[in-house]
Amino acid sequence: MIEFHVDRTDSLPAYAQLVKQVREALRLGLLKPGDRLPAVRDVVVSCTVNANTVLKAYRELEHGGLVEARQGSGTFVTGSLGAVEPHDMARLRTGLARWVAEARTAGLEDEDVKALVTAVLAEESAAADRDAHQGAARQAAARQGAKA
Amino acid sequence: MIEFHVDRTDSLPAYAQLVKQVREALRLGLLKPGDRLPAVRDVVVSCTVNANTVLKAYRELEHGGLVEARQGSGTFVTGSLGAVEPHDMARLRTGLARWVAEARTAGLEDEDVKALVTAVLAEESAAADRDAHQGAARQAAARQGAKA
DNA sequence: ACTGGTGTTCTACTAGACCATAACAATTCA
DNA sequence: TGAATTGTTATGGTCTAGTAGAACACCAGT
Repeated sequence: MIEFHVDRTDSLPAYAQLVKQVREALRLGLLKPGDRLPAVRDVVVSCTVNANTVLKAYRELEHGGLVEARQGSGTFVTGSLGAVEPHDMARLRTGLARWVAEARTAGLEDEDVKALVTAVLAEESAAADRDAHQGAARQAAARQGAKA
Repeated sequence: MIEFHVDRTDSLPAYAQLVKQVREALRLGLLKPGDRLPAVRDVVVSCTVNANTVLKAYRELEHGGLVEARQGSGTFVTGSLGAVEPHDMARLRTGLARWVAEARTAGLEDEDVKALVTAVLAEESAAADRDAHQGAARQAAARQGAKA
């Protein structure tokens, strides 16, 4: 059973933090189909948030096909982001750890690392991104009628 | 001269995005002391935001001692964040890009990549704390203080 | 059928972010 | 000196996301 934690000082809204935690848990294999998420009221108490806030998070997850809410029983994991083989995940993890160690040797702090990651991701997506992405770009794509 | 871009769909407020971009540019060596930031009015036009919004960002940076605003001339970088050799930075960048490509192949999204990075960083610092825990827990605290 | 757990809906409040506008102040340079 | 460019302050308003409280709806075990 996943345990949520909400940081109110974070600029990320509470509901989004919950969503993020579930997604990460799924990706890392800490949650899998069949598992039950904490009851709405439990999260309300443990994280000191409103039921609507929790619900908003669960709804977003449900809308994404990751969980399924069953009234009277609870909210259960149905989907999986574990499209990543545990083996691949392990390989990626060690590979990243090695790179991080190298970065540390060069004198990079945590924030430096994150900044670099962000930059590389942005650069990569900017290069590989010709059409449909998300947000405003979607409208431009719709106008062109291009969708793979 | 740094070029700003603001994503209104992002949950992060516009002014915070500007701050973040400057900080990251500083860390990556794209900005260095003496460089000038775009004029407030320029950002107003290029990012379609209000002058107050830009000001809020510049003020926050100034408050952090990273830039200095000179009325009549502009806003200039005064501080620095990461002093990494350009050569090392380039090497790390390509290494990371290679790893990211591998992660993409395995099916990871941007957020998943970031999550994994965060996890590895946390795991690594946790390991370092365990080492330092042998007799001197205060060093761990000092390390965390240095991060902030 | 009762009961206690569960998800759900409705309505409304609030704080923060944002914008529009305008005027003001300091610096630079012709 | 005067014009242009820059940052700064101030006012006042709008909008939206996030959140809250209370009541409702459904299900399973007893």
